[in-house]
Amino acid sequence: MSRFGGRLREYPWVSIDRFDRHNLRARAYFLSHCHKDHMKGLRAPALKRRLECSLKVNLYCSPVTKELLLTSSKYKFWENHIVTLEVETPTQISLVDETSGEKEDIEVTLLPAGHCPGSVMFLFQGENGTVLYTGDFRLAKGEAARMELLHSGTRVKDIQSVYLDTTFCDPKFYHIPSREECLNGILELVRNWTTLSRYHVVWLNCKAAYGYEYLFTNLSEELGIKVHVNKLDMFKNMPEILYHITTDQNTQIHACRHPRDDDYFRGNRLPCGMTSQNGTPLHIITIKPSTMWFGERNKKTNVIVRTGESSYRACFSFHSSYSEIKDFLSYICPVNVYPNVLPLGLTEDKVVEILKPLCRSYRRNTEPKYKPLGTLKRVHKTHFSDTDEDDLFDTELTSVRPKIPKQQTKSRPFKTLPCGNAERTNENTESYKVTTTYTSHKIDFMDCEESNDDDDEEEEESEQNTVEVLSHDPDATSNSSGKKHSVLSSGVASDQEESNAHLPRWDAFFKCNRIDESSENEDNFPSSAEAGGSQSLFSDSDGVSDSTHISSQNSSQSTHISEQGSQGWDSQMDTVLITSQERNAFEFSCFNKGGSRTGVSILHETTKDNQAENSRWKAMGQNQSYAYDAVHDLKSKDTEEDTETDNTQIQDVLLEVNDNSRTPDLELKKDSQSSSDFEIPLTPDAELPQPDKLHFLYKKLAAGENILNEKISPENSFK
DNA sequence: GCGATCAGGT
DNA sequence: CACACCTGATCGC
Repeated sequence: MSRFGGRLREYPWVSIDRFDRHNLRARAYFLSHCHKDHMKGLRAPALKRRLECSLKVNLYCSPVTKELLLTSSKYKFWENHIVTLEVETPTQISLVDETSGEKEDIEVTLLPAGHCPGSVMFLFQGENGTVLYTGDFRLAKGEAARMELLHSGTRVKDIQSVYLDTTFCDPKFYHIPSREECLNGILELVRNWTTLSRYHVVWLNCKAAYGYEYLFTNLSEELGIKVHVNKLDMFKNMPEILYHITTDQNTQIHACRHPRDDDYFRGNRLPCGMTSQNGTPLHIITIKPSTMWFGERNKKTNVIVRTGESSYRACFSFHSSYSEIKDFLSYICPVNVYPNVLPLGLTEDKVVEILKPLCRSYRRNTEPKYKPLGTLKRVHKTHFSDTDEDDLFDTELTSVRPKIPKQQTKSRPFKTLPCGNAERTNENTESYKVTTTYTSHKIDFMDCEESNDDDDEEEEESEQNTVEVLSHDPDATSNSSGKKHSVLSSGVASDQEESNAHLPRWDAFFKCNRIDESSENEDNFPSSAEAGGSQSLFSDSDGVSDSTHISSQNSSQSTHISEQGSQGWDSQMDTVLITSQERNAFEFSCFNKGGSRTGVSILHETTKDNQAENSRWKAMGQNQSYAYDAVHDLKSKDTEEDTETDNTQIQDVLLEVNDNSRTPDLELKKDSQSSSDFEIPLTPDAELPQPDKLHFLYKKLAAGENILNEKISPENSFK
């Protein structure tokens, strides 16, 4: 829980995530996300009174956060005082003291935080230096390196202070399986169960909080089963979520809640009251998402633990692990760091003691020496992680930091095509070459890294190769694109979506995340995908072996699943879904991978809208999976979605789809196409810009305009 | 009656 | 395990 008081030392006129006490006098308010512990005082009468007699006091947040906030009538009084900021769009704000007229300007940039829908970090730049407030965040390793706006040119910005989410800043939380791994584990468990019969249902025992949405949307996409929830009006303007949830209890996946839902469950009853269907009793299992962590040397990374006859715990975390935090901070390398949270049992001093070595004062003397040979591979000298840095840098810090996949250092994705000069900040040749790789590339390298730099893992070697090979398989590409296309053409564009073109959207972020997350794996922790059949997704906490119903299936299937998982990644590679019609959608999704703002997007006229979209997604920490469209399509054909109807058909098709593109990550596919740091990738979905188009872009660039501003609405891109 | 705080629960 | 949140009791305004 956040213990941040609301104010930055450097900019005391703004209040962030706290709205009581001294914050009542702030000149501007910022809300990083819509969790209650970050909204203290937000609806207090004192603040409400102040708003009533002020024209100038605003609350700044992401569009999604605004949407979620205003869904509750308790916060309606904020309506005229909320200013939404697009993610990754630096904005100048004047902080005016209404009594004295005193004024101070500050530039703020929202960066995706990956914590829950709409969640962002705030980057403030002003006369007292550059300060980053992370709010709550879950960012995989290397994600900071991919945030263009944390950089100027090829360097990381000079950041004075970071106010950091230190929820898991304790070595015991060293590793938390990636979102991708967790999602896959849950997906297979749910799949195994729900395919037994239509009376086999799953209850996801989720706490009342935003942050599970990507779980719901992905399960729904993958399995063609909507998720039953108590309320969905907060998502009324987010069709990508709305589509996958329902208030119709007649479905096989439930995330509904009841004050005494455990009692309900014990009575073989879902929280919504369902206990049978057509007179046939339901077979219910519960899955409780909860954070699981693993020590540095612990290689066990089961993301599903069986806790009883029909109950499971599944790994799920809204917050970055210890190693992710350290990766993040060491990349930023600020002068100061201030913990927003005290992990249980730790004091502030202790946390600072852990973090200080990653800050500048400690590093000055140990700055790695640059080795010229590494030039082509490096973008940010300031970022030194171990592994491949070792060939390029000497650093004494290596030993104290967790391994970071190679790719992430290469992952600054900004330039991907010959038009890279369109990119605003990274303009030198060096960075250009470096950034020819896509973000997800790191996956390959990570695997490679893992098998290389540490003793234990060998399985992963194949990954990289597979990616390469598959990514260049044109047949696969066209195949799946056909499938994908049909999907794209029918499903998504609901009335709502059309009418809410400018409203918060969800599509892309998770795609981004998936990649990012899988990249986060450390040498000791191969992702489930990487691990192939060698690792079971399940563990049996009771020591009860996989028995009876799920078990036999599980034991056989989980292995299979794992393999599928790994092959899935591979085979996904060959599923490069590109047709001209889909191109926009595709690049949209790719774009959203965290490799956003690239030459690719520019070439393709990815617009600021798309970017904003992307950013919003990122801001939400949510993702949508590739299969989304497929399911979408199927479901829409199925129209009114009688979940009672036999899902077989859907499942069959889904399986087909999944077989070809099991791993959702479009970007991965895309990434896989750029196979070398030294080559300009031939992006399959890229087209050469027409001369007039180029001319236009150059002109805009020369004029200093934002070339990402052209309008192609994401909605259109889905049609 | 309302909000803030705490304890206890999921 | 933690998290985010809810409920209920108590206190003060």
